[in-house]
Amino acid sequence: MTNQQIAQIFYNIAEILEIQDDNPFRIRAYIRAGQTIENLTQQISDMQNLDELGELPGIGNAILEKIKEILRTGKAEFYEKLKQSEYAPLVELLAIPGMGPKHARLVYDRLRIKTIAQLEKAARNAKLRNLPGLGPRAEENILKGIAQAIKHKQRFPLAHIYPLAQEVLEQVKRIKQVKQASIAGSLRRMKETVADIDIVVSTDKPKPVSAAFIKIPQAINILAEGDTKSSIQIQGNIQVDLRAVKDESFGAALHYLTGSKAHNIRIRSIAQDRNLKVNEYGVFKGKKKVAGKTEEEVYSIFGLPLIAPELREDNGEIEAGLKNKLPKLIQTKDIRGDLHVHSDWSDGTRSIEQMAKYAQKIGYEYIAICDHSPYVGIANGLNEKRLAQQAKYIDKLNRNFKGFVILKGIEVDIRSDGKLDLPDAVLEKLDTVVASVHTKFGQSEKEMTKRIIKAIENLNVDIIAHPTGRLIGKRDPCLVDMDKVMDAALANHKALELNAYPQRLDLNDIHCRKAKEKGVKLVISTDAHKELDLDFMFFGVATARRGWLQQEDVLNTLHLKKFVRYFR
DNA sequence: GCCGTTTTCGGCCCGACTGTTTTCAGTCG
Repeated sequence: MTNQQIAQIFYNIAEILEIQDDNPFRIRAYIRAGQTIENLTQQISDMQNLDELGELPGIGNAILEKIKEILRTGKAEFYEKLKQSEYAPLVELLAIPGMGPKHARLVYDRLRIKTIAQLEKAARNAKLRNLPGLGPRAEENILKGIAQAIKHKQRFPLAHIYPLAQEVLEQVKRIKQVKQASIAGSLRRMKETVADIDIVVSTDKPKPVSAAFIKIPQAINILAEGDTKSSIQIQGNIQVDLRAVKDESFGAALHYLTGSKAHNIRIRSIAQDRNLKVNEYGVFKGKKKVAGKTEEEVYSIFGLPLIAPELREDNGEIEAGLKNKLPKLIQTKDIRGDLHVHSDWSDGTRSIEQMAKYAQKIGYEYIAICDHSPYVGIANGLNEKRLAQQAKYIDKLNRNFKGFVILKGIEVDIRSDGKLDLPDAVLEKLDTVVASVHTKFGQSEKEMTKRIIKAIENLNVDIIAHPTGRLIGKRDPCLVDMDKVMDAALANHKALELNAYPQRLDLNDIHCRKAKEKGVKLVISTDAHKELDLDFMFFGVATARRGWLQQEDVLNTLHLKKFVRYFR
């Protein structure tokens, strides 16, 4: 049972309790416990002493007992009973935007509706408008919401949304009455997937800003329009929310809208302890505003330095901030090379020269060309002979570069038994050997862990690429004991890759943090198959920042000489 | 359900928009 699965049980409990109209604070307690569990760097199932969990925020006796029960029996009796309740099936309706627990209960109590299909039929037949609190518009919105729920179930990869958000932000900045504008929300926190785009602006005239916003060229649909808050949809049914405040409140609004929710709740309860109130307009002592113009100002009231958005998950950042022990996070400009770059020798679409030139242009000192090995036949993997030819070619190219080096590498396949796809005699001639799994993802945890560790123990291997093999929204991470893999990497002085490719981001933020705690070094690489893919580094670095990584935790921040020496 | 250097009971973050009413509940972030 993974942490994710345990957390999901608590989220499910919260949803059923919500429909049952239970105590909202009890509901929040379950959600909070779920979040805490999801963000743990250690698998609970591996823990020797489960009672330590009780020390964590939001995990008290009742939840601790349920965790123990889940680990012991695979389920929680309390949840199993809840699932039997009359109202449990109604959670399906909560997936519809605009449909909350109260209305779900209402349609069930009055019309016995418990599925989305039944709800849709009732809305089409105008059966909902006579219910108390609902009307014809509600029917319309429910139908729209159902269409949206079906179409837009998934969250979008960060790298997909980010450029769209920048375009919208540029448009918003052009609105005459806008003074300051910024992205907020999970996008600003650089979560690996985001559901929508949040923008906050400052202005003295919110009305015309709102009016101009809903008319920007990207808008294909207007979802809400108010004096200070408006929402539109852009291509791909992505929702963009705009919030307008006065300049003196910009910092408070930006902080509030950036979240996360858990982080905000913590800040606000700290405020309460000090007889202060925090909202999107500022920090208030009674009626007097004591901060709000900038985020720095808001944090400083609580004795905190500015906390980077990537850290704002109520995951220890507030405690670290109070002790002035926040990490100095890695930045994209710290990166000096990319160690996982493909070329047209295998399944890349550009020449080695094109990739190298672009890398030099964006300020790198080195790249490692790591094309596929023979086993990945579909990718035109390189055998020993072609690899030797490539090496000669790279030597020739290197004579034409100044202050930049193309390293000779390979992305060698780790076969299902842990053996590598090329002989040691071939690998030892290379500068950078990246090993990775591309087949038999369905192995048991024991097999997969053994397989990867065997590769780590090969003297010629430098880096394990995309260690879990997950593809966001497509393929789950393979079953692997990351603790053991990291311990092996540490013992053998090997690095693990944070693959920055948008669908991968593998290792993820939580793994990064665990690696840092253990002292395992990482590299951030893009797995680029064309020049512009090298720019995915930005998203890899963002994930590393979410994992609290600093420059010294990441090897490809080293200058070339030091980097080469490290692996020698 | 969690939590506590005021507390083991009684709190628990805060506000905008919508659609329905006619002062507000529900939903969302």
